[in-house]
Amino acid sequence: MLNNKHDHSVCVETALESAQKICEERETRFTPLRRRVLELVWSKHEPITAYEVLDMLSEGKKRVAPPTVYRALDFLVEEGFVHRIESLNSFVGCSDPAHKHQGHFMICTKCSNVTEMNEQSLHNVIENAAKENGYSYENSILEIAGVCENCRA
Amino acid sequence: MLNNKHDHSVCVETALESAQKICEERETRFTPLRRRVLELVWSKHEPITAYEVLDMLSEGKKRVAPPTVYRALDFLVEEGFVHRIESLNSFVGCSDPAHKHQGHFMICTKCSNVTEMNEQSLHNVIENAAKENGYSYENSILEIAGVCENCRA
DNA sequence: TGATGGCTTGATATTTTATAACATACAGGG
DNA sequence: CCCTGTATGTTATAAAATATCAAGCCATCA
Ligand SMILES: [Zn+2]
Ligand SMILES: [Zn+2]
Ligand SMILES: [Zn+2]
Ligand SMILES: [Zn+2]
Repeated sequence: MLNNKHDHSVCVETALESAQKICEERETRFTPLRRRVLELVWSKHEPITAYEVLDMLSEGKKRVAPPTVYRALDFLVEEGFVHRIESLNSFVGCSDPAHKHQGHFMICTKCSNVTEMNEQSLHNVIENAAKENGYSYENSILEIAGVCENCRA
Repeated sequence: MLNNKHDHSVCVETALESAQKICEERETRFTPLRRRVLELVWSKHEPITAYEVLDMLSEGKKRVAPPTVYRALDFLVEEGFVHRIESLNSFVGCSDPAHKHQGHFMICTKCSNVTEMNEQSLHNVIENAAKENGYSYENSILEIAGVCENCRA
């Protein structure tokens, strides 16, 4: 994923097809707008802001308004196709949309690439920490900043 | 800390005195404004927004401008007296300002109380996760949403 | 067929959060 | 006192998000 040399169009295609399939299963509506916004979020492996999506979405056509983008993003986040990165006010495509989950991320401070960690063990540790502090667990965000392997090489 | 019955003025006093002492050690300037903003952040155990601080700071006197508050908050966060809660765009007093660290939090979705977790083990797990994913570790945010003991009782 | 109701998108305005840029004040060292 | 660096004041604006109401679309059913 962090390898710059991969054929990224494959990532995008896979994400779109998965989303399509999951929406059919869940009987939710994968409209052209939502599809297009998901495609734009996946246009890179870096987080993208709502307003960047808005600009890209507006290219050529009449400029769309913020609610159009935010509503589509809300849907995609709700369905688990996209995660929001709180520390960056940004969004990134989920690497495992088939299983709804909380996103736990590594963020490279040099190249801005993001790696999603889908480790159950990490999730367990977090959920236990909640219980040990007397809280019921609802959800969590974990965003780790560091420098990725590529950038240190 | 989550116990509503504690004498909160003690929390505030302790926080202000600690900050004063630490600033003397570090030879940084704990100005009246910074002191006042820290006091306001500590006015409750819930996260507080910059604009709430701004409103409280402005009571009576001429209204202060946003940069005044943000600069004071930047200083307090920098010194480790206050943590920023990314998922709420808010700030909360640090429970252990003597040792600079990353804030890891539990946030009650019912009463908005926040509990800071100062567990080294949790920190170690997170730092290891970074290394296992090929990242160097710089810092991290962990914000867990759930319902606190009080609110479930 | 065409009325109905629910969801989706469009459009306008505004709110909330945060920063840029430049001016003034103020403390400490010469 | 003057100089210098830090802190604060002031004005303006940028960036991020939401409230509200209108219009479009589509499936269902009278
Ligand atoms: Zn994911
Ligand atoms: Zn990198
Ligand atoms: Zn702390
Ligand atoms: Zn609670």
